[in-house]
Amino acid sequence: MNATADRILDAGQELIQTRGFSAMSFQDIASEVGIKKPSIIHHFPTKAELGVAIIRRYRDTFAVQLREISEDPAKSSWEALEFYFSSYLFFASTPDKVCLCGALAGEIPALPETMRVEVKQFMKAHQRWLEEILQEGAERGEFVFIDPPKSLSRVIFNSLQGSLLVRRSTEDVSQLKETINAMRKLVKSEFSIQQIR
Amino acid sequence: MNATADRILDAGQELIQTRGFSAMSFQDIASEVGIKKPSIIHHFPTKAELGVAIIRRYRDTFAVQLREISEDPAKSSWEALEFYFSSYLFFASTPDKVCLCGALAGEIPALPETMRVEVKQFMKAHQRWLEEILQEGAERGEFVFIDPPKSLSRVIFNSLQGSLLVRRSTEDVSQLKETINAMRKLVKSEFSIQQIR
DNA sequence: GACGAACTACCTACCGTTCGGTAGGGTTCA
DNA sequence: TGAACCCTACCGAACGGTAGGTAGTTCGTC
Repeated sequence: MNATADRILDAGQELIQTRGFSAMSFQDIASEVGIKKPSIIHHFPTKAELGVAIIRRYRDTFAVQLREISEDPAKSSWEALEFYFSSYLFFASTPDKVCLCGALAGEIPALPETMRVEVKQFMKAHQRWLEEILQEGAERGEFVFIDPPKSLSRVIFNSLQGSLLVRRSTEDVSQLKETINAMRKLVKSEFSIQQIR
Repeated sequence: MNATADRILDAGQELIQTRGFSAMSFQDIASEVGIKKPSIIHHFPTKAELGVAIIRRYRDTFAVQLREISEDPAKSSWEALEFYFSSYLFFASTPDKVCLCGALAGEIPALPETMRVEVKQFMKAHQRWLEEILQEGAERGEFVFIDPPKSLSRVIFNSLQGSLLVRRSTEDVSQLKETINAMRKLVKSEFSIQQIR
């Protein structure tokens, strides 16, 4: 993977995150990178292959970060969870960035099958990672919750993704922070008990 | 608004909810309705105007339902909230239907400004409606929560929207139900207290 | 009741543009 | 010398949208 190919992926990812896959064209990317359209196709023969490459790089980068966190024995489960939240807060600090796979979720049926597989794997991976963190945190006594970790992990993931997407329309940055607070409450119900009484 | 125009809106809405606005063409709608492309344009001169008409009809239909519920003095706040949840559960009962505005959220920057305004109003309206239900329920003692109703209403709306979108990729219907359960817990924290102890 | 004006609904044919993608040639560099 | 890279020039198809015209209905006026 050379420098130009990386810049193509960068520009493509940016365009998917802002405009969506269908509304993004080879020409858009070429203009952004400063090369001609056929040069894009030289690196990525079809739009579907380009899409897959963009998702896969995004997914792998994220996966490495998640693994580093969860394999660090010094890190508490709380710290791991807060790290995960922080990656969403980064998006919220930009004007209209959303998670790549969240952006693609709106047009799933229009995507090539190969891309759908990648998106699905991304979401499954994140939910599974969250599930492990929750499971571990519960065993350590850091978290207190009733539902199966699997269920709670999905709720957290879905809520974060939804908040990112909605925020872009309502132009209200605080929405994501509120959702994160609510998720903190869900994984540690004791906290809310102290608040109520 | 005549019958053909309505069928155009029906087909257009369906296509946005499945493929997205950018990936939907006049030709797609024409084929679905059984008329020719220029006839679509006869009713809706530009794609942007068609998009606005689709969102506005969707928004207004929803608004009427919400108003009916909240203005019925016999309905408890719980019933109103459950009614709102049920409209999302309907989506989940279909293979890949999502909320129209949720589908559009992924491609907001690519939409014409006139459509963006409509999407934003939809989301604001839903959050405001939820806020009123929460406020009322809290005053009646039906709900018990700490955060401002405004914050909680956004969390609920965002989480529901996110769950609808993610569900389509993971092909797992139960995800929305889990989110709804989590939201029930958030509006009535007492419930979780009894469960824990 | 008859008739023409005006209007709605829909059509065929076509506009310029952009789409994803192809063919083939020139340059760089190991 | 040959592979990697990027280019110009092009393709057929599809895009949003326009032009011009044809049925059929409505409606005011004689």
